[in-house]
Amino acid sequence: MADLDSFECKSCKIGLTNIFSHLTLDELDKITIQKHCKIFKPGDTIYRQTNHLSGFFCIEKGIVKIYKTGPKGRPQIIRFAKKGDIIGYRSVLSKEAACTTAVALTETLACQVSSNVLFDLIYHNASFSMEIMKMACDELGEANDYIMDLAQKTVKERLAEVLIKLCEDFGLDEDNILQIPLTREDLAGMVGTATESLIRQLADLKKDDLIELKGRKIKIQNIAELKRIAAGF
Amino acid sequence: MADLDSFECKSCKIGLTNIFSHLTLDELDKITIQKHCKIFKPGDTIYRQTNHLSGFFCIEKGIVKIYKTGPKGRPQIIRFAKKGDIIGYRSVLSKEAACTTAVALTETLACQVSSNVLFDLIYHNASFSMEIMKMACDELGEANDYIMDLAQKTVKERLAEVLIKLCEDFGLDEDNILQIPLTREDLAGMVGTATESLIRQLADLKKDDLIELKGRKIKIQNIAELKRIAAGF
DNA sequence: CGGATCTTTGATTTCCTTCAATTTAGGTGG
DNA sequence: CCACCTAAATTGAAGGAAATCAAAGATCCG
Repeated sequence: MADLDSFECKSCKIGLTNIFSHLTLDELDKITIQKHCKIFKPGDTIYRQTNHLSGFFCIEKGIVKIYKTGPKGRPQIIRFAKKGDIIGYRSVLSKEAACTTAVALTETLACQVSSNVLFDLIYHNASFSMEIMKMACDELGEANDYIMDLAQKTVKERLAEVLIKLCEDFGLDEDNILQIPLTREDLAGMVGTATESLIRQLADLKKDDLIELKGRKIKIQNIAELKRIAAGF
Repeated sequence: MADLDSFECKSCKIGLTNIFSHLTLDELDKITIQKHCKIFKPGDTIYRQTNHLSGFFCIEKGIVKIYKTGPKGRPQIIRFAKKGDIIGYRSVLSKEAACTTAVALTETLACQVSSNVLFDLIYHNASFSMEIMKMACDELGEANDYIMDLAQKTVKERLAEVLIKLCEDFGLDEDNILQIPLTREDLAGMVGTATESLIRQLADLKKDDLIELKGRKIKIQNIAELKRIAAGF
């Protein structure tokens, strides 16, 4: 296989859309020189809770599950990251150990950019810096929403909400099938409930013709009604 | 009353400890010139969910409750802010409406610094910028912890955790009494449960001599055991 | 084809919410 | 300073949502 690290960031399409769009060509070259890219197979760990990260990752391809492991060992999924997303930056900026684990769900190509380079960019490029801040603040806003949902909504309401969010983030194909392959366990981990409870709620939504199920494929039939449920009145 | 706005930021003790410690005297003067300080009585609203904020606030004195209102109208407390804390910055940086409401719990003095000044500082002072990022990332880390707690811990475990956190943030007096005056409702809003459930769990902790209750005063008797419960094994 | 993993269903139990009623506390004006 | 009024806190009882436990069925993959 060709050396993954030798590919140039300035010709990477992803850099046009995410935080890297605020960098100069020189800055992109700096990243190219020292980045390390790697392919992760489904199930491979990208970084682990309590690890100290030497840099953040930019996802070039694939879907990554980001979760915390609870006191009883049960995983709580915080979010799913996909092409163009940046992961691990929180721990780098806070100079703390990672508080989450990141595992590839599908085959993933991720490039690691060292902390030094990140700090250097932040110190010399204010708009880049601003973008990082905006990213952190957006994530914080979503985390706050999630906190309220967990505290105040039922499992069914949260499931509807998660389905909507997955639609927005990963889209539907021509048959309205959700483009992220999740086990029931992962879906439960996202909703914050037991697998069995999740399955019952899925069955419920199916009974009301809001979704259709074929194995792990979830077909979204009535997004409006799902949104109504997610709102939770 | 003297004009609150005329007090100089460079002689403000609080600026020595929080994000403002990374500013030059000139920069502090810029803030002094345009800031607007205001006293809020207990119960007064500092900003409201859905408001667009013209700037963030620095708390000079007092305790502020920051919460989201749920779909059924029930408030979910996200955090309590105190002297030296910065609030409302998320909404300013994201250029979104506030996703929380901030209400004074005790008499509060808060200074509002306009978005323009904030952006200007971020663009011209990289260490300040770095501090803001660190603050956002810290808050994000705590939010992620909170998400896991809500999804996986029992009410009693979460209550123990909240008590520990309140100890750390607001301290105890010489009699080991928690230095934040909360109604049972607010405490419930923080733990993410119904007021009645909270009361029962408080009674439980009291029965086991982990705490003592005198009205709203909570005396912490056995912090080690509280920590053990909070860990939730 | 066979074993392992994932999914589903049923039964039971636990935790928590909700509703209703009572007690207590805090604040105010006489 | 006390009586009164309102808001807050507490307790009890009942119901419901979700977790857990156990077992059966389906699916995937080598």
